[in-house]
Amino acid sequence: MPYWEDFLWNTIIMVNLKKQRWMNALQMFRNMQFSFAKVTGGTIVKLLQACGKVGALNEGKQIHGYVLRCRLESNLSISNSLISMYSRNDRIELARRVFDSMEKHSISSWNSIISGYAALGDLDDAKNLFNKMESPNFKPDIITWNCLLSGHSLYGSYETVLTILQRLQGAGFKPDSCSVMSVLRAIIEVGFFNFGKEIHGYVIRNKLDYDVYVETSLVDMYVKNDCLKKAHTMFHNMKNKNIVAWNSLISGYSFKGLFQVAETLLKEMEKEGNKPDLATWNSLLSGYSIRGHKEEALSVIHRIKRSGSTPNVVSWTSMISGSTQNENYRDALEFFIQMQADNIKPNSATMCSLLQACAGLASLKKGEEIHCHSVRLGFVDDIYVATTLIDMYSNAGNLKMAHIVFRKIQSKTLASWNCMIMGYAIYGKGEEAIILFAEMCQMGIRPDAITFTALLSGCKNSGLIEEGWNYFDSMKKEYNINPTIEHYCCMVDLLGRAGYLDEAWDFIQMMPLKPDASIWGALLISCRIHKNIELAETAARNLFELEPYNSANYVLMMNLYSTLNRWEDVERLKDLTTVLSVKSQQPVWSWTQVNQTIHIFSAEGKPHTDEGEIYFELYKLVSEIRKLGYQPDIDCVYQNIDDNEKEKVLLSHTEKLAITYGLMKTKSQAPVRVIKNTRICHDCHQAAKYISLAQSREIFLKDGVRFHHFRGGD
DNA sequence: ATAGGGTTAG
Repeated sequence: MPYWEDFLWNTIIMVNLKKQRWMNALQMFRNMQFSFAKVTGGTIVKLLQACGKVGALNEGKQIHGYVLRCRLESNLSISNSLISMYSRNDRIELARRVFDSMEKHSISSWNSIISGYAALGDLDDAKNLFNKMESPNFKPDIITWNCLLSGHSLYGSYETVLTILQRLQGAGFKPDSCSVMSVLRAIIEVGFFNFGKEIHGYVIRNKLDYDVYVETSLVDMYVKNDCLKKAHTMFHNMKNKNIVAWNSLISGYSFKGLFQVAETLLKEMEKEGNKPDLATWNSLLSGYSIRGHKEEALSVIHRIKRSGSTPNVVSWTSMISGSTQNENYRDALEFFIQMQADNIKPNSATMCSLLQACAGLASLKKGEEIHCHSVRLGFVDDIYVATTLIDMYSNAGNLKMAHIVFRKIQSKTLASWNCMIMGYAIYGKGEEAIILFAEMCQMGIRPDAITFTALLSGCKNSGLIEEGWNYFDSMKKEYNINPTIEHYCCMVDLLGRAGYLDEAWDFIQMMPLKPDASIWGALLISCRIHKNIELAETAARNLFELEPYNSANYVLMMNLYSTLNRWEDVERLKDLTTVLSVKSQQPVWSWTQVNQTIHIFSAEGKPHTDEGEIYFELYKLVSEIRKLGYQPDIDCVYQNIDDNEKEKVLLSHTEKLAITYGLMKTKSQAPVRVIKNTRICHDCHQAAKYISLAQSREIFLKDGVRFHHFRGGD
């Protein structure tokens, strides 16, 4: 093999690498082996770097094989590159094997393996190796310290980052630009932006290496701190603007909904010869998506394709999560289909957004589907996915499954405990919520404000007054958490529903926050239940003032008047709503899924095609359950009609129709699942109890607030 | 000659 041919191969590979055509370069390496040319050490190192960068593990392994065949492992640079290649491909155990098999180590070897552990979040192993390397031969240098810093800025706490920074200085090193970057990252993560500004000053005062990375990170810090002006001036003064800085600024404007500026910046950067990359497009797209501009977001997808690139996981997850957050759950599922059609593999973030969409739809079947998907793709061990699964199952009607997922989590986070407690709460299982709370405290996990919202909701839905009261007191006393309006609302609801209306009133008078609509709403609902007209009128007066266009308040009040047969007051309120032209109440609907179809029963919309048959079946059911003791509760009808008519109206409640249809269409013993968008009335609640007994079928009914589980008349 | 630490998008 003539020397010039070896040289040619090496040169071609190097040129490809330099032009960032990683895959081309790796292909060249393969071709070259067939012609038995020799690669130089430098080329191998560069190739291995490329494998680390693009995640080409298999190519990296091939190069490793080549290294072993040619006995190049004694070359320290090559072995060190192998360590780095494996750890960048998340295969730290292989990196460790290379490290352990080396006869000699250099300081770079130590730094490579420590960096590997730190970058994967294995901070203990990184620290152990750090201690091990300290010997007469080796002393940690600034790079070793920065490896620890970087690891802790990603996976550790803000405090540990600062401690390491101090120890680094104690060991006689001066923080360089990489150290500053890690500290900045920790600051952005925690949101201590004031300290970020101090660091900015520190960098300038100490004339630290003020390179393009530090500059970009500072721009990004100001963007994330909502100081777009400051970020823009800094960006403007950058000598060498890089694409990352452009992207950061564009993401800032897009996120704030200032799309004009974002688009102008995009044009400017193109004019200055920077081709937008995927991060640029995704920065723009996420803003559109999260603010509900579906069409614009979709058009960015097309612009990406037109620019010759392919929308990636982040692009699609943006689309999905934006839809979910705007409560367009169907869109979210639709985008997932499009994403799969484009052959883009979802990751755990995608799964979380999808599961949230299923929770929003309360669609158990879809949720189970996404769960299976996550299992197949190996995402169920991800703590975020697992926590979202708990949330999905408790919102879609399978508390048992939520509990199974919860128990399987190895290292539970505060969020997972909170979700599970909330799960019990929405099922009205207050005792279980309390037991779980106690277990959580025993594990040494400190509850936060959200924990107490969940716990108090549990007490509220189960009527556990004394317990709720005690927990409310302990919030401030034992845990030093200031109750928010949500906690006060739970208490008003708890007291009011139990009939302690005067106590609820006193409670409202004593609370240090200004009562908002939710507080008065809770009181009004309690007043309706217990038919207390005086307090109801006070609550309503406040509500009409706070939200004059919320029809639900007027309806509640009219219901109360009608229960007391005060029809002239009902008319008066009706006139008031006409004068104010309050939009009528949201349509009431229930739905149930039979096979792959969702059947919607709406109070106003068009009737179901099988309506006659359903009513026939329902009449049969009602006469059956009457024998078991069911009594229609005509107090649930707020029309000025006679009692026989009222009983007829009760039969037309959408949840009864949905339950009946579910029973008719499913023969098996599977539970019937019905979702209703508003609260279930007392009569339907009673009827469902008896139906579950008469038909020996479980019935799950989710209403606007919580879950009801009927089994054997319970 | 050729190693090790860093910036943006969900």
